[in-house]
Amino acid sequence: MTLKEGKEKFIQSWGALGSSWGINRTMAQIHALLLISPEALSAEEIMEELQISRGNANMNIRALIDWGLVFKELKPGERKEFFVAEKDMWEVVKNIIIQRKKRELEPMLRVLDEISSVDPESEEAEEFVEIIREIKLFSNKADSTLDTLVKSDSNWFVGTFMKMIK
Amino acid sequence: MTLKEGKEKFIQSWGALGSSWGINRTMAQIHALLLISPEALSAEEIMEELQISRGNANMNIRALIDWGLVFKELKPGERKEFFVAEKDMWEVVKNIIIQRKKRELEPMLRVLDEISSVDPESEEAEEFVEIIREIKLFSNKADSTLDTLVKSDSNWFVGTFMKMIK
DNA sequence: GCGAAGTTTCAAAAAATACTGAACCGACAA
DNA sequence: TTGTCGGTTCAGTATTTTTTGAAACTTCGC
Repeated sequence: MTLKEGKEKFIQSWGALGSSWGINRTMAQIHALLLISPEALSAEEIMEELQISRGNANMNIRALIDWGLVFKELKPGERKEFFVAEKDMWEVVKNIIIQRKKRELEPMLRVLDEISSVDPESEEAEEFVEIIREIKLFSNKADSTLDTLVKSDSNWFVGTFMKMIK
Repeated sequence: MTLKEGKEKFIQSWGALGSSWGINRTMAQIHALLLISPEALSAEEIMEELQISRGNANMNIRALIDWGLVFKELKPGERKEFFVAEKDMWEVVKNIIIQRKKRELEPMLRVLDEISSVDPESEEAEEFVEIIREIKLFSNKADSTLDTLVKSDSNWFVGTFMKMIK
């Protein structure tokens, strides 16, 4: 396989993966492109490589920076902005966990709290509150487990953890 | 908050959560409805409750069964099919991990393998292969960690694990 | 075999989401 | 002050995804 084919295949597949994760195809492709790029790239270069418009590139780069997956890099003398990806996969996963926890798990916890206040004025209502209580319990545990996970370091994750639970 | 409001809010929120997870809104809503339903429901009842068409209900119920999140229940005497949700959240999460691993992580591992065969005939190609190698290493670790996680039981997950890593 | 009750399929329509391109903004140099 | 280079925004358009609804199919009792 040639380098060109390999790069294309990677960008392609990473894009597809992203889209089953609520991340849009282009955003994931930009991330893929930067991941495999030893040098920082400018918006122009990204547009060129992926054949996308300036607006599209700009919006998705912004979003990647928001997620902590890409950083802006200013080269001395150059007016243009350049971009590099976080290359450490454990950092990438950690950032995704942090962001999704904040955007999804935490709001859900708040909703579950509100819902628990349903008046238990019937058999049915009591059953409902009980089911919600269980979901809340589980979610809280997931929440703190993720917190701990995010604080732990990569070596722990890939090394000790696996042996410990075997 | 009344029972009706509570149920609606839960179905609503679970639906929204689903849609940021590559699961479509309706599928997540059906799942939510079944989760909080002490009794098995028929397709008719689901259609009625969520105001959706027969085709939509059928397709999404099938998909939920595929994911192992919902089971068909046949009541003696009745010709209709009824559906119940898996209520144990740990089982729900486990099934989602199993399915997504199969659908997303495993294909990506295969792609990474193919890509590693890029000829290292230039500096750039060597760097590329090296980055891919790192991603592959990480993905393999994630793969086996998830395998182990899925084999472990709920109590372990929520109890021991957290204390161990603190 | 026929009709009733229920399920499945899928082409077409609707809705949601992403992308484009052009206008606009700001910083800088001439 | 003006022109250029880049970044940002966003209304309109294109694409993708989801939903509908009707027809086809299946199963069963008569």
